[in-house]
Amino acid sequence: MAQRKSSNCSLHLVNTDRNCDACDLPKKCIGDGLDKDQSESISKLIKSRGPFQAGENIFRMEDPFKSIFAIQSGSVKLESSLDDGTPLIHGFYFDCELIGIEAIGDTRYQNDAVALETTWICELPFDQVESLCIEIPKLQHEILELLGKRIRYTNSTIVRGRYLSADKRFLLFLNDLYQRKGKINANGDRVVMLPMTKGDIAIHLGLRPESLSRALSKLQEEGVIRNRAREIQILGETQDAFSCLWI
Amino acid sequence: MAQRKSSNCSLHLVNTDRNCDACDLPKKCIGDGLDKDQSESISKLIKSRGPFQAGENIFRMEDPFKSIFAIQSGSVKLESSLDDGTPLIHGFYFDCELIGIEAIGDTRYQNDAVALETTWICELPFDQVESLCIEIPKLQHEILELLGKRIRYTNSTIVRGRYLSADKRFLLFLNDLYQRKGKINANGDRVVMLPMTKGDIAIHLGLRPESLSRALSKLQEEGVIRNRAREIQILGETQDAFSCLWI
DNA sequence: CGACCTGTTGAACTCCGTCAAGGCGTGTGG
DNA sequence: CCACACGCCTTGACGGAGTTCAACAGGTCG
Repeated sequence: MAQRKSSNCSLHLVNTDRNCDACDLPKKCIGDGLDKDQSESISKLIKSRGPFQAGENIFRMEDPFKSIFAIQSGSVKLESSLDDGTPLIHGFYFDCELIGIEAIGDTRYQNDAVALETTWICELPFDQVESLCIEIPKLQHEILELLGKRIRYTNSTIVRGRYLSADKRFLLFLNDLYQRKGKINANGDRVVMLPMTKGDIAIHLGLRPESLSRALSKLQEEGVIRNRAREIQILGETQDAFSCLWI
Repeated sequence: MAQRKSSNCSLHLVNTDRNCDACDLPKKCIGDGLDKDQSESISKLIKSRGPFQAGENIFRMEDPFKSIFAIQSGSVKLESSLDDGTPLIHGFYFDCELIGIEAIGDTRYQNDAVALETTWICELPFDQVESLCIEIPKLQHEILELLGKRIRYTNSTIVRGRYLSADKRFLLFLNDLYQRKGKINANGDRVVMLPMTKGDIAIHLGLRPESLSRALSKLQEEGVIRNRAREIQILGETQDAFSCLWI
């Protein structure tokens, strides 16, 4: 499970530090491993924002891109829509992850960022981050790394998921979610809490809500998961549940 | 059509400079708009590689990530495979576009880069690019912009494409290809040459070759395209062909 | 020439989307 | 407190788009 003393809790790191909720120093979300002066330079840039209530926008598509945002606590979905209004959900992001980076190099954000629950955010004005990168090569490297990770993340989820059936697609999603957000509860069960609706998950996976619902029922019948309202429990050995993904 | 005097021919720019084949200065692919000294600094990093023949690898998944590559001429596909061997094609890249950037921040490349025809490449050792970014903030900005564009490109093609039928998915692909590589031939026809097989296109679109073939036949019947062996001709007004994508 | 690769076409099947109905939990108002 | 509405999820039946399997056409290259 999560290594609580992980030295890095940046986006999509598998063993993210779950203590981040409690971490008073936002620097842990970015710029970790820097010396004191450098960390302070970053801290000076940060503007704390929140709380955002469920359904509130952190930024909108139309907004000019100025900042990237580190989620301090809570969870966020990035959504947009096709020209005919069909909703798209590009991803779900949790504490110690960065959003807004997909707009880097553009004038506007590409999607709406909507809080899924009460959420606190750190705003990082990107032009200042860029300037600081010149002074702190390590920070430049970290930002480049984050962007690279985001590209790879899309490739390993969306691109890969296209070739999978509905239930495997969900398992791929669940596997990722478990790595980032999974917990072992009081009974020793491996569970993932879902701050988003199943409808949102369906959209994100490119499925209809009915199709996802059927996939979940099927996986429950097969004894792979237990499908609760806002929680998925992973039955058997974790590697069993996800084994079909790595045949 | 292509603006031949375009000041920028970096990845996914809509009006890419088609003269790049003939451009003797690789700097046009990256670091454009820099002063003479800065351009020279970049030129010093570049190692020219090639020619790669069709089917030859420019890099492989297992290779340690050291460099990004600018395509000087020719075309390249990025491919990997699922654990069961199912092939995935992440994209096709042409002259003046960058490959390998999806590995930034990782130790290895994420996919194989395979030449589709005789191809010349400029290799840019990435640690040196990173160092140079510290000295040339404009270059840092350009690299960040390129990475951001790559994320957005995936969102606007793969993610969007998931919600489209086979024929519309192909039209979305064709529209992109026409922007990047389209030409008007001697007869005044709008055509796109295809360096890749239709099988490769199908894989890239998440379809079976048979399904793509049927979609192409259907689009030809409807008078939208003319489906040739290694060339697609766009019939009617260009906006007609692609209008269904922007309803 | 025949082997091979690529692309096309046909027929049967499968999975997911669509439409429709209903269940469940929550919140609101009488 | 119950009635009701509402959002979210589930289930069923049906249809359609894409897959699968198979056969074959056309081009290229030995």
